[in-house]
Amino acid sequence: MRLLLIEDDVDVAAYIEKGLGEAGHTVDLAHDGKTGLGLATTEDYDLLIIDRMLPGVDGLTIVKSVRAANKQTPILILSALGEVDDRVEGLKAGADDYLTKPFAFSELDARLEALQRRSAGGPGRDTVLRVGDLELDQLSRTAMRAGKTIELQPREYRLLEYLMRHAGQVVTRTMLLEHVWDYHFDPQTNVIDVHISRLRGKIDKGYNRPLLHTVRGAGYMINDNN
Amino acid sequence: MRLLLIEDDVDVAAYIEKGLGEAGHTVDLAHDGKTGLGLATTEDYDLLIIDRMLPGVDGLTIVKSVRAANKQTPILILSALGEVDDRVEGLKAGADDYLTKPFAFSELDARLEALQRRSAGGPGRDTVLRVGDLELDQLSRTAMRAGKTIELQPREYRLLEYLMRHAGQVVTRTMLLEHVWDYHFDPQTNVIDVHISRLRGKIDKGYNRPLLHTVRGAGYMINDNN
DNA sequence: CGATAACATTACGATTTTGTAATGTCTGCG
DNA sequence: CGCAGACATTACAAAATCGTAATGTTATCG
Repeated sequence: MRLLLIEDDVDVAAYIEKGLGEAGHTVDLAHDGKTGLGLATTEDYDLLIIDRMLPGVDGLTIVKSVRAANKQTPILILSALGEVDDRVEGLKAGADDYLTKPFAFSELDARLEALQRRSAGGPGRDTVLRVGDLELDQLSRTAMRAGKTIELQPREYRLLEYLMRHAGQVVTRTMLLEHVWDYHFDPQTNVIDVHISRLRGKIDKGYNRPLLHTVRGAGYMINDNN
Repeated sequence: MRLLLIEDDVDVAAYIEKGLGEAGHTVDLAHDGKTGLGLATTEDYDLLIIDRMLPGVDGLTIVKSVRAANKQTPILILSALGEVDDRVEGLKAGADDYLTKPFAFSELDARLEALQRRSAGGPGRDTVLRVGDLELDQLSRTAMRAGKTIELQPREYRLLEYLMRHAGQVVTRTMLLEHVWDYHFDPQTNVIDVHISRLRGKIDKGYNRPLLHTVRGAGYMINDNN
C-alpha cells in the first residue's frame, strides 16, 4: 500500500512514517502543502494523510484541490484542534475521516484499515462475486478461475452471474428463464441445457473440483463445498 | 433516507430523532439491543446509529451480529466513553464511523452525509458515470438519458464508457482504436465514424442538447456545457 | 462561391452469438 | 437388466452484431 503523508512537524511525521513503514506500507512524505498537493495530484496513492495545519496553506485547501482534480483517493485529516466544527468542515471539504492529535498509533492503523476496506469496494456494493476459486468481476465482465481469465459470451455472463448471486441455492429452470432470458413462458426447448453445457466447458472443464452442480429434478446450483 | 437508532437514553434518543426528522429522514427507534438487532436484520435501513452502551448487550455485539448476517448497512457508533481503544474496537467490529458524546448535531449530520456518500459508491469506485443528464451504470451496463433507459450494443457500450471516462477531454481516433477496438494500427476504414453515428442515434437523437461533439481535425468529446 | 477534405449516414455482407433439434448418456426404479 | 425420464453434448440454422464501402453532408479555405 502506497501512502502520502503531508505533515510539517518533523517529530510527528517521523513517528507516523516509522509506524506505517513497520506495518509494511510505502510512505512518501511532504513537509509543506505545495509539494504535497503536487504529489497528491500527479502520483497515484492508495491513501492520503493530511495535517490540518500546514505552513502557508490550510490542509483543507489541499483536500478541496485534490477532489477538484477529480482524484477519489481516500483522505484522512490530522488535527491538533479537535474542535467539533473543525471535523464538520473537514468532512464537508471531501475528507473521509478525521483524527485528532494526540492519538494512539493503533487507532490510526484501525482507521486506515477501515478506509481501505471501504475504498476497496464500499459497503453493499462489492463488484466481484466469488465462489471457491472462481471470481466474477462485474465491472470488467470477466471471470477468473484459479487466476486464469475466462472469456464469457453475454448470455453466458448473465447465466453465471445469476448462478453466483444465488450461490449455495438451487436455481430452477423457471428462475433462469425469467431472469437470464426474460422469458415468462416455457420456450419448450433446451436452451438452458445448452448454455449450462457451454458454461461448464469454460468454468469447470479441466479443473478437478466442479463448481456447477445439477440438482436432479430441481435445477442447478453453484457452490464450492463438496 | 431510512435510519434505525438504537439508544436507551430517552433524552438523547429524542434529541437525535428530532434533529434527523427535521433533516427529512425517517427514523425508527429501538430502546434496547434485542429489538434493535431484530429490526436491523429484518428491515432494510440506509444507516444504523447504535449506542455503545445498552442495557444487557454491548453495542459492538450488535454490530458484529449485523455484519454476521451479511448486512452491509453503514453503521455509526455512539459512545459516552471516547477512549482511544474503544474507537479501535468499534471499527474492528465492522462499524464505519464513531462519534463521542456529547456532540453537536451538525457533526452527526456531516458524518451521516459522509457515510452515505461512501456507501452510495465508495471513493475511487463509483459504478455510474455521469455527463449532464446522461448516466452510464457500469454494473447493469445500461445507459439512461433524462430517466429513459437506452439499450447499448457491446461495442457501443465500450465506446460510450471510454468517452465518458474522458468527459471534457478530446478523445482522438487513435485513442479510440487502441482502447475501444484494441487495434494498434489504422484499419483504414471508417469504423469509428459508423459507431459514433450509431451512438448518437441512441444518446443524442431526440434531445435538444447534444452531448457528443465532434472536434474537427482532432476527434470527439463528450460533455454537458454548450 | 466552389473545391476539397473531414465527417455523417446508409446499405449490405461477414462474422459471431444464440437458439433449435437431433442424438447420446446417465440415473433410478420395477 | 431394461426402460423411461432427465440431463448432456453436438451439429446446424436463425438472428443479432459488427465492419466495410458507397454515398451524402458539412465546414474551411483560397
